[in-house]
Amino acid sequence: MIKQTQRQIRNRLFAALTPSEFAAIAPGVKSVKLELGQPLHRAGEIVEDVYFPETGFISALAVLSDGYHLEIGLVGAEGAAGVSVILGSNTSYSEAMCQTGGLAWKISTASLRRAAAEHPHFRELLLRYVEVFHIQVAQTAACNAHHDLSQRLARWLLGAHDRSGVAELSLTQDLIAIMLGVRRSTVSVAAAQLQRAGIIRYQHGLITIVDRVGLENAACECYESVAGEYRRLFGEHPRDLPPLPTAA
Amino acid sequence: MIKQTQRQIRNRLFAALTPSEFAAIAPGVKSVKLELGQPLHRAGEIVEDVYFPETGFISALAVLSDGYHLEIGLVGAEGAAGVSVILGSNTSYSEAMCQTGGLAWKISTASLRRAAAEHPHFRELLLRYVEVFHIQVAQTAACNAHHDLSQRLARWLLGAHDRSGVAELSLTQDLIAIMLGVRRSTVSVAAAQLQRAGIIRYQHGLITIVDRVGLENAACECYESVAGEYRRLFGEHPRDLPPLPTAA
DNA sequence: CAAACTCTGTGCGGTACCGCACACGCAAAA
DNA sequence: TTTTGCGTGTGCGGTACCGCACAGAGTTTG
Repeated sequence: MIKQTQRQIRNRLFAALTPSEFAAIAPGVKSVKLELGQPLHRAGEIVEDVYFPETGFISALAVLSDGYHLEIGLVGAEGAAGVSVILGSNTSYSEAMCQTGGLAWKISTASLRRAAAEHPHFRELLLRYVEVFHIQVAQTAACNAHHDLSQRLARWLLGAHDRSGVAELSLTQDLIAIMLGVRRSTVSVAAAQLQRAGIIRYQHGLITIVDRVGLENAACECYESVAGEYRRLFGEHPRDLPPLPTAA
Repeated sequence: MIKQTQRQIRNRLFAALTPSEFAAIAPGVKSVKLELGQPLHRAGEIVEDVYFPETGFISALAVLSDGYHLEIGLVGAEGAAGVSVILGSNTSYSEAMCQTGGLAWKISTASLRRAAAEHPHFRELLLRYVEVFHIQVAQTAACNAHHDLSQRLARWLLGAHDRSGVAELSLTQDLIAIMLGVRRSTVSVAAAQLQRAGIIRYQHGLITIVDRVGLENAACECYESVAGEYRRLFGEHPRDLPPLPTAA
């Protein structure tokens, strides 16, 4: 179960619980370490556990029959991966995959459903997050059809920056290319462009975000549009997630 | 309120209700005529009513700041437009727009929420549909990034065919181009290709689907993938929606 | 019937991204 | 240090779609 007191918790869905709700749910929650590349849910398979990221983030990926994996949404401490089990289905449409190492809270599908049934406020919180996630996916659909890669790359980096809480991201261009559904070399060109503009620095699997505002200007509207919906429904901007805990 | 007896209802969400649930909900339901091009919900505005199509279909559109409208999902008698209000938000992320004339059942947001609260089976039905719709949108995101227009056009026509229940669709290429987020002339080329293959016939705003199986072969996997998820959660394939009532 | 309008087919130059391939630089292992 | 490997930058021909523009065919209106 969760050892931290609630005020130490970074995940916004848990942080928004009342103390009594938190106390009731905590026993079913386990802390787990997320490893880079680790699959948490597989397309078409049963969702055993739902993951509430504490640090790091998780990609939701659509899997096409030719083996292509393509990101449809990003989940960090603002939400949870696999939360749509509370809509009723037991299996996952998408694949959930860790993109960075980090920590998450894990709760079994059955426990989550029980908690949601017993605590209407928690249930309502989860449903609201389902809606925000849905909006993110919808915006991605439009973005994929209409915006070009340099904008989409900037948008993606902003999302990763918000959720990771650090300016240095361990990410190869290869991985980003898969997320965005383009060739690696196309990412290379777009990234070089951002680097020349002094917005990011790229060095062997390590991206540093140098100029956050510049990155926001380079991105398409889709970042701010989704972030705005999150703020509308949750009252805080994803940019303002709590900082990472300093190492004890 | 609904005058038909329940067994005459084509909409699958209403048809799946138990007789007593149906009787309880019916008084809040009004029949409305859908006109081509009529907007039912506007992006960012309050959702006053939720629409359960009986014939015809409705597009959900993302609106980008440059004015582009781009379809993210299609709703027909298998579902309802605006149903995500049961997740909690009062406003609509997307725009809902009629693509054909037809009939729909309309219920106010407040009545729908009350009905969902009082009838768990109805609520569970609605949530399951929210999930299917979400899957449709997610698949569209991947499809937009990865499949080319000829496949996407075929996919779209299949969806329209399923929902309209007739082989003749009143649709200009201009309208389809907006839905798919491409130029009209690109649609023209792809449609001419399908026509030469004897799959459809196109004549001044009227598409006739000649070879349904051929159309399925011409489409990308995305059609069958979403349809399969629908069947998994609702037990019937969208292709098998009840036929239109014959004129009395 | 003719005129006005709507819708579809086609063409041209331009661009974004593809698939593939290869060279270079940084980094960890021998 | 040298070697090996991984990650990044770049180039080339090809393709899908863009923006724009115009002709022709079908449909409605006068």
